[in-house]
Amino acid sequence: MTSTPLETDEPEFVADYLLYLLAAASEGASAQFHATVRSHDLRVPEWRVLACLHDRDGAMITHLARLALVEQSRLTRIIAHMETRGVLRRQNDPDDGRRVRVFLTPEGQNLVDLLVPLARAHEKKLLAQLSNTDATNLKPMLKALLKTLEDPVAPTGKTSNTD
Amino acid sequence: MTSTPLETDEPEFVADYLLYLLAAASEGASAQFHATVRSHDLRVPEWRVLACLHDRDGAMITHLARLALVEQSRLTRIIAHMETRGVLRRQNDPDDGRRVRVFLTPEGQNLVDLLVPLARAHEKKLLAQLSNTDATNLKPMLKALLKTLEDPVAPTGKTSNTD
DNA sequence: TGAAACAATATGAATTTTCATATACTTTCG
DNA sequence: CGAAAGTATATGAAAATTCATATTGTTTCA
Repeated sequence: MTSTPLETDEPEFVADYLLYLLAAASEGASAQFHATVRSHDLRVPEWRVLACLHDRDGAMITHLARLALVEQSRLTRIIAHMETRGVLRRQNDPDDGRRVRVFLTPEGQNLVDLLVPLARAHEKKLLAQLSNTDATNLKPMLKALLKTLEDPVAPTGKTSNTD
Repeated sequence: MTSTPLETDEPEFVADYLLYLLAAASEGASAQFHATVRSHDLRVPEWRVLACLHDRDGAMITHLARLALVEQSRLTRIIAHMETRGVLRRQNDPDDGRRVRVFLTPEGQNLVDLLVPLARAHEKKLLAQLSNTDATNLKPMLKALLKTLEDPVAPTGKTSNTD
């Protein structure tokens, strides 16, 4: 039998491992902007909630949790904290007494109006440092990856994957 | 002056925001494998340490912390815990009394020998769900992004970025 | 109708994580 | 040499996070 020398052990596993690359890229790319976020007295998850409310003001907590990548019980406390601070307010859904809908206050809106453009500018800077092709392909590629993660698995291998 | 209708406000900010895509992709892609990790009684950062030791057995704590994307004081405790469990051992560096070098024990090596192939298989599966071009480009693209994050900023815009 | 199943949010308690700083050792250099 | 500056790790205490579950409200359906 032919030996399988590379199968189990190239020395450099981590540096070429997808999940590591994703985690490192995410952390690294976010680092600077997260500093900006903190300079506005917001923690990262709080900023994420604001960003989500920018898109979906009045969303319910469960929904926000999924969107903002935060666990529900944590989000409940984060929302409480942000309400105290005055950047958002909770409101019971009249149609379903279990639900709590979350809305930006004017002050919250101001924060969003300030930070979203900063986020966009920062993103622009990041992308500008990549080659043109990379800059245009990165986001679509990540979206494609996310898509495969949502979808169950795609029936059988036949269906495509051939570009 | 021509108005700038799209500049400040498309409704969908988050779903097209790079840092969100990166975070979501990282979380999502890791979710399944992290379940595997936990099924072996390891927390995610512990697995990361093992993976790093696979590449760099005998690394010092500070170095491992950077590599494994974990804060140093946390890593110190994680290492302590893993030592108790018997998967690694610490050893003072004879050349520099401040340093602690970390080595896999045989048991730790077994874990690594088990998990690294699982990680590779999982990665393979993930990539298989992408189109061919995406599958071949994703990792290189992430590496390119990481590179730009390490490098200061690249002197002036002239130098290239034109592919 | 009304009990069982379900869904959304909240909360207590344990665990994890961070932050600042202590400790121990090394290097630099006046 | 020996103080000052620097580096690596450890640790206490506060803060954040998770986990399991309670609470409250809604839907289903026998």
